[in-house]
Amino acid sequence: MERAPRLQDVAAAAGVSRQTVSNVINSPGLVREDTRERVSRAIADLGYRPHAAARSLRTRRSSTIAMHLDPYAGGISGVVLDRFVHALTDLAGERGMRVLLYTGRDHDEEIARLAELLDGGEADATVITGTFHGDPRTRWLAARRTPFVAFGRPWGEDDHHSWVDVDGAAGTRKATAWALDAAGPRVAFLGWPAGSGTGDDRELGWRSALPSQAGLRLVSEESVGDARAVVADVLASGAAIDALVCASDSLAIGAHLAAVAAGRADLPIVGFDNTPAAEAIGLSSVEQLPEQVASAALDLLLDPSGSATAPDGARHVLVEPQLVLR
Amino acid sequence: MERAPRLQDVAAAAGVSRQTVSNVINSPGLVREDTRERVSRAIADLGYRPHAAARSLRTRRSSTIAMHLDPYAGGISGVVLDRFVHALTDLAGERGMRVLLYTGRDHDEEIARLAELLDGGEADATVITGTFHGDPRTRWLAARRTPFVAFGRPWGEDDHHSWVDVDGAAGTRKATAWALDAAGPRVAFLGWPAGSGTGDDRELGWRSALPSQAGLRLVSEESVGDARAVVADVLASGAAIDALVCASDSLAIGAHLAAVAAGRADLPIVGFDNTPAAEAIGLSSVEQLPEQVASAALDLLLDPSGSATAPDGARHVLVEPQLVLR
DNA sequence: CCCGAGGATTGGAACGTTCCACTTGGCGGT
DNA sequence: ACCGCCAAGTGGAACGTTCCAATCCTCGGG
Repeated sequence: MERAPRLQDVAAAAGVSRQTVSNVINSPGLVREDTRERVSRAIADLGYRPHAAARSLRTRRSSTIAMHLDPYAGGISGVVLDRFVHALTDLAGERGMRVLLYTGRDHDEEIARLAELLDGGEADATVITGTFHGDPRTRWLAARRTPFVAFGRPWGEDDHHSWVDVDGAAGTRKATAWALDAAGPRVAFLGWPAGSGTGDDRELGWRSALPSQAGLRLVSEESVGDARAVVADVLASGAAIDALVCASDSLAIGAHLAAVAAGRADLPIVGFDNTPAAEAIGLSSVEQLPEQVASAALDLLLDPSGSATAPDGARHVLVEPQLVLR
Repeated sequence: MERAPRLQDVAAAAGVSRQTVSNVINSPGLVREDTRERVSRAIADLGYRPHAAARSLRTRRSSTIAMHLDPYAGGISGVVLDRFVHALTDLAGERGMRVLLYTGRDHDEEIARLAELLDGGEADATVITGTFHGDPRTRWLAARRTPFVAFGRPWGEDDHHSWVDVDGAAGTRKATAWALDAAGPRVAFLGWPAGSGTGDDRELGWRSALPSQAGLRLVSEESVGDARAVVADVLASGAAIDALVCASDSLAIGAHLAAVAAGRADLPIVGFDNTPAAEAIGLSSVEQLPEQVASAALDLLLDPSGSATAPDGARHVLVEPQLVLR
């Protein structure tokens, strides 16, 4: 087994200096056409691959994005994040970036782990998810001047950083508009208790699509069982409902089960997240398009040259979700 | 903003040489008690963090495990892999290893991407999933002598590498035994067309648990709709079934929908994978315990010293799944 | 024919760590 | 008193790349 070829070996084979080979790889524009071709051929012949650690040591850049992986929630969600991670890895790869994972049971541990990665030069940017008002992570990252972008709005005034999010209100608005058209005027909403930014946003979309700006609003915890009980009660009480828009697929599934049990299997129900579970049961749902979120996140994170950019200008992107009818 | 402290700075602060500080970090046993404490204090005071690239350049090790991320299948599965990745990242972190993701649309592209990472020294081991008989990846990896472990059996005689898998047969055996006991002797099986290692394995478990080694076997593609149709037909034909064991949660959900529609909502059905969808609907399922798989995979991949080990001895682990009743 | 400008190329130095061969100091045995 | 041994610690060299300042070459203008 031979030692792996180095820049020096390529240089010797092509009859040029180390630096010229380096230029062919990193700044082809500086090298004359014929030289460039000769060097390229030598690279291919020898099967040369740059050594990432040596490059990283010299340039002080790792071309790596650190991404926190949430503990498995056990709930019905997670698919959105899953697709987001996949798309992020794929698109980052196309831009010459890698995605490195890390975990942490709570935000403090998450920060500690991330600090290791950043200080050790293993990552030079990060993507965080599930931000909330007063999130310690965003403050910490901004203070360090580490390039980062959040998947999720800060839900407060402190949005002094870049983020990408899905326009939940637009999603429920679309769902409600469809329900009004297809089923009738009495479109109810099944959401979570007030106070969560995401939930309030999704409720807002429903309300704004109603002609009267008022309608029946049901509340349930994020659980199939609870949602089922709530909807069963309402249906038993004889309330007149033409359709139901829900804040999540879990809620939608609970509602669906209640509707079937009450002999109203035909009640139009729209969920949120377009999880495989909703697909399996045949429920309509609002699709978050995580691939678009990932693409936008990279646009905010990387400057045109391809390297991670300091978080000077806080920029935002709202991705418009899509209604999937079944 | 100060420059980050180097080994040299710590050495000066503690009044020792670079190498001694290095030893405190990497081989504490070589350093005398009092010296070690003095150096440790200096490290803490200065907030020193080793620079990963420099270490990696010198040692020729990256302490990084590359993991391929499958394209989002769109199906109901994926959760198992999701939990596996999370557990792998978590446990690897405890052993001083990182997990780096990569993608590839097909096996050739997957190999090409992996070659970049390995040749560039960005990763020194890998975990692959979804192996099959004659898989080009295992051959390639073995030829390179890259440490790796597969999540999934090779399903052939060519198992000259380490792997971890879930004992599907044991899972369906447990499910069948429970059904025989709780419902009655006529336990049917709903599986995929013969020929897939995983599917045949799961069928085997069911068959081996039946007293007569024979029973009603239904076949469906991996889709809720198809499964529903198949089961609806069988129920309409008046076949006597006491319970149904399925090769996946998708199939189980289809079966469940058919059973409810046929007025047999009480028919005991057991799925496989214990996905959130099964949980949401309240179906029993066989749980794969991906955390245990991840733990076993790391045991096979890393030698006791914590560094990735060459794939000399091919070792295997079969994790026994767990029946979750609902 | 010489000069200056700028494109193309070069080679020494540096990034921060660990390897390796070496020195120092203390201790037990002869 | 000397030797050999081992634990503890040292400092030069090397890992493979890019930065940087300097040199070489080519060509057009005076």
